[in-house]
Amino acid sequence: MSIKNALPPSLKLLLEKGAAQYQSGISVDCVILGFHEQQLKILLLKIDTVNKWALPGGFIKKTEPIEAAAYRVLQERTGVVKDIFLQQFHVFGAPDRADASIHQKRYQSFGVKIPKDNWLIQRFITIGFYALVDFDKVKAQLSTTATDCEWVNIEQLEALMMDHENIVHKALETLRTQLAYLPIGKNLLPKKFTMPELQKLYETILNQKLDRRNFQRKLLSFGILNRLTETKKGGAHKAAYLYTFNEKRYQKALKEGLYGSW
Amino acid sequence: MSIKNALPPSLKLLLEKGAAQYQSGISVDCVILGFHEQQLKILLLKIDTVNKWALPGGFIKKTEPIEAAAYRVLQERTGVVKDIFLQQFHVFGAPDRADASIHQKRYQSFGVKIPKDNWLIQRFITIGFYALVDFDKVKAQLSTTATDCEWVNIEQLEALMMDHENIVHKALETLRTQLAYLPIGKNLLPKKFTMPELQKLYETILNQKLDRRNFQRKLLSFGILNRLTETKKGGAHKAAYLYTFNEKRYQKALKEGLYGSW
DNA sequence: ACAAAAGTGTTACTTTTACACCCATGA
DNA sequence: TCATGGGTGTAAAAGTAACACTTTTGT
Repeated sequence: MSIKNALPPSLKLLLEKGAAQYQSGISVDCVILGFHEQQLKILLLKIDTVNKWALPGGFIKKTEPIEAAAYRVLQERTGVVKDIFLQQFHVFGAPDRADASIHQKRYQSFGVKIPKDNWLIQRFITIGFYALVDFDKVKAQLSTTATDCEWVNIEQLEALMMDHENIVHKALETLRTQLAYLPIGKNLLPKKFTMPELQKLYETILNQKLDRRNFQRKLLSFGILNRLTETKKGGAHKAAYLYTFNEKRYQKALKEGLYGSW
Repeated sequence: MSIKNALPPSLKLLLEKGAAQYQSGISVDCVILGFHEQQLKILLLKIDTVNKWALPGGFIKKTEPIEAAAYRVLQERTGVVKDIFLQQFHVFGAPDRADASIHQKRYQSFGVKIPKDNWLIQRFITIGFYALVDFDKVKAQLSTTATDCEWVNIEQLEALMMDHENIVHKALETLRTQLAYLPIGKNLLPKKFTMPELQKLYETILNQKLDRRNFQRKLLSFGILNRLTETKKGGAHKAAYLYTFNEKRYQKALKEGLYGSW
């Protein structure tokens, strides 16, 4: 037999007080996206008991708005508090989507068996949120149920827990169809960025090459960018101009949608 | 004192067995849309105890997919089984959105007081679905909690219960932004329809006039319509050609989105 | 015969696409 | 000095917008 550690207080509380504290049978899961080294990344937790990756998720307190629950999950995992774009995108409610054995394994690793009538052992409907955050601002934080918290390249998703792969795909699909209305530039990039960086972001999300000249013309035509006099030094070649978003115009333009073909 | 009728069995069951049968604290509400006499209509229930209109809604059985619950609600209210477009669009989860007094009034009208610890008296998070149905196929059906079930002109919404007005507006907003991907023609119109009818539908949803010639050219260019040799007689003037959708091409075109400006 | 709605084509304008050369920087 | 990526403009093509007259039908 393996040596069991004591059950952490937070897990004990969840088991005993969860039903009183949280809405029953409903959770939130967050698809947290960042952009780094020309790649879209997703923040995932490694669940050692099942040896799979999972989306950061949590429960909804009885008096808490659902957005607040998602925001809480996001903060706990990333430490980021500002410039977050967070939006619900779909509810996942297949009757068999929850897998109680995952909870069981977690508690078993501390020598505890969850009673069958405990609130954790039931169907859970989850509300999917996606978040766009500045990669550089994130300090990934472990949760009590995870052994690792990492940015994973979106192209290289390994085995995810339960239906989380499905949730990720739905998030990306939503991201693509809503692109024209989303502040991806502002939230996925640092404050100052270059035109090529912005283009790479769009290319990555759309998964296609774009013409540099046409891309620049279109973006500038929206009138949402300020070109700075500074340039980005340190690149191996000609220095690119830095830009910032014109906040007011950006928000206004997004309401209409950044139309046109990419 | 008013004379009380006996509590209907369905309401008694809901109170006593609801907690065992349904997911706790979660519901579905349906924004059911139809098109008639050049107007977008929404199917609403009149709740006499509060004298307000309400969206048809229901609970989710413990082993039922959430879409099935919405579909069940839709069928119970409309009798329609075929050619339905039904899709979730948003979750409404403000902690104070549910109003237990509405249930209380309903049961009070039968002389019954709901105990404070009953499952009905709690926060409810609701999943909003919208449905596009053929107005002519619908036979509006009363529910046990309503005294009237009617198509209401979308422009003339009166006082709605709880946050239902908000839900309707969010549905319409979603309808507009997703227009290019939605089979509004197929699901909101009868099988055979005229070009002016289709145009009126788009004009109504977009809330703007469109040029007849440009509209026709664009729609035909998608290659999703079959013109029939029949014409629509009985109109007071020149008979319009009837069209049907080319199912295969329509579905395929929708995946790409019916692009272009209207 | 007239009023009302349906059918149809062309032109100007706007947007999108395609494409090539020079420039700055670090190695 | 050279390799690499960044900056810039123009012309052809496609798509969109604007617009008027004729035809059919019922009254």
